[in-house]
Amino acid sequence: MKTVGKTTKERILEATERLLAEHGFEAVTLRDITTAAEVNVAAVNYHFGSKEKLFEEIQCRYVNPVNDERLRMLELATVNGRVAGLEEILEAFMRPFLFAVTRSKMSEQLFFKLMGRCIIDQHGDLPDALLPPFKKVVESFTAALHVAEPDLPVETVLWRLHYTFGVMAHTLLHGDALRRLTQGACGAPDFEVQLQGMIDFCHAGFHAGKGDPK
Amino acid sequence: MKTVGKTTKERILEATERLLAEHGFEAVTLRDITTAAEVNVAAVNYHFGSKEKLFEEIQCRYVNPVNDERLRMLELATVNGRVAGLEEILEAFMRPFLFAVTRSKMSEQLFFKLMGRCIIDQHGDLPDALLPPFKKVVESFTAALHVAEPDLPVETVLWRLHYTFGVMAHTLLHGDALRRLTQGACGAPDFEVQLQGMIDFCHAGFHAGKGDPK
DNA sequence: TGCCTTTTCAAGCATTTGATTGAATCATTT
DNA sequence: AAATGATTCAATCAAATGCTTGAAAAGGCA
Repeated sequence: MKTVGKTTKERILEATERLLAEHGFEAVTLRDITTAAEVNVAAVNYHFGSKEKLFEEIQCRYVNPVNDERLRMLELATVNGRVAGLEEILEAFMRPFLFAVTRSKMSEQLFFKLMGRCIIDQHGDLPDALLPPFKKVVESFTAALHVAEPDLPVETVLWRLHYTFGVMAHTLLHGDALRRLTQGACGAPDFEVQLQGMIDFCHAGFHAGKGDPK
Repeated sequence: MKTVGKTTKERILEATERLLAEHGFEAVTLRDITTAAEVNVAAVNYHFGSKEKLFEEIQCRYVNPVNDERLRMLELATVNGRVAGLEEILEAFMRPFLFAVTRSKMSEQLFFKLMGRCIIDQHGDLPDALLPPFKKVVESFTAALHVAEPDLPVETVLWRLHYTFGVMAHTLLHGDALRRLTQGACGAPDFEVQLQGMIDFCHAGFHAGKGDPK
């Protein structure tokens, strides 16, 4: 049982990812996991040490790559001292989620929910391995935004980045709820289109106050 | 013990509101509540029937008034067939939270967190007493927005209202986290100012695509 | 094959969970 | 005061929780 079938560890990871996406970090129990993964109850503790460490591993597995890719894209946009445009910066902030989905074997929909959970359930209480990269992202993007929009006070930049976070997190986690609520009136979600919609909204939002946009 | 001191029921409600705001709907246990409220474990079931019913009562207590006030403000803005402006509509959508805070004895900060929890923890799984009013709000505001911005496809209006939801929910729930993360760099939050900041951002966001806002 | 390590498993552990019980206490009315 | 109904309380329940155990099974290598 080496190449054929899936490792116990893999089975646990995949089941947990799905359960976390569907029900959130507070609601998933050890037995939910082992039942879904069809492994013994002891397997989680044997392979990961504890339930919490398993959760941390899943978060690191996907959130850190997203933050890395954000910084990479931002750096690419500001190479050689070039001033990155607002839209570029926002794209560097949001697109990495689209990129990271390929690392998992989940559906886009479920993966985005998992990312939304990571942002919202864990906000303000990030595991040690996630906090420093996250702070770096906030710092770098705040700085870049400040260069791109020198007229905006730093305070305003911070709040608007916060709003952007809200748009993104809510869409990741509850994008499907809108479709359910409106009974499909807001159509099939091409995620590329969805991303552009969020960027457009936040881009315009960042320019608020710069004369009547009408 | 009628007029002096607080009823057991009140003590439970107040403790639960605070705990829900701080830790979310999934994390608060019956014993957390009865310990904080300094009442017997059986009191919750005696006065509310069950833990879940207590949670529902708290949600109805505050969320329904907010939705009512939203509809009232929207109606006021469209009285006699007048076309409400985008900004008015957004204000009718968001200001009611500021209004509802007076109903509770919590601090603004804590009350907003509670509202954020109601939106985010419970999204997509609202209790029966909350779903119909909520649907009415989404319908009415979508309709009003469509009148205010007839150029925008309904699909776009729905998504941008969804984004607005995200901005609001994230700020209600995690507005304090931003202050913590930036070590106070984004200043003391006058909530009136905060509200205007969100309205400005979303207002501009709704106008995205209407020519370069620069 | 025999030996050793790694992995799996059923059973069980202590604790916590939401909820219930019946007796005791309190409040109100007669 | 007596009677009645509402409330509080300690004790307890069954179920669920995260985690551990020691033995069995599987895998790797001489």
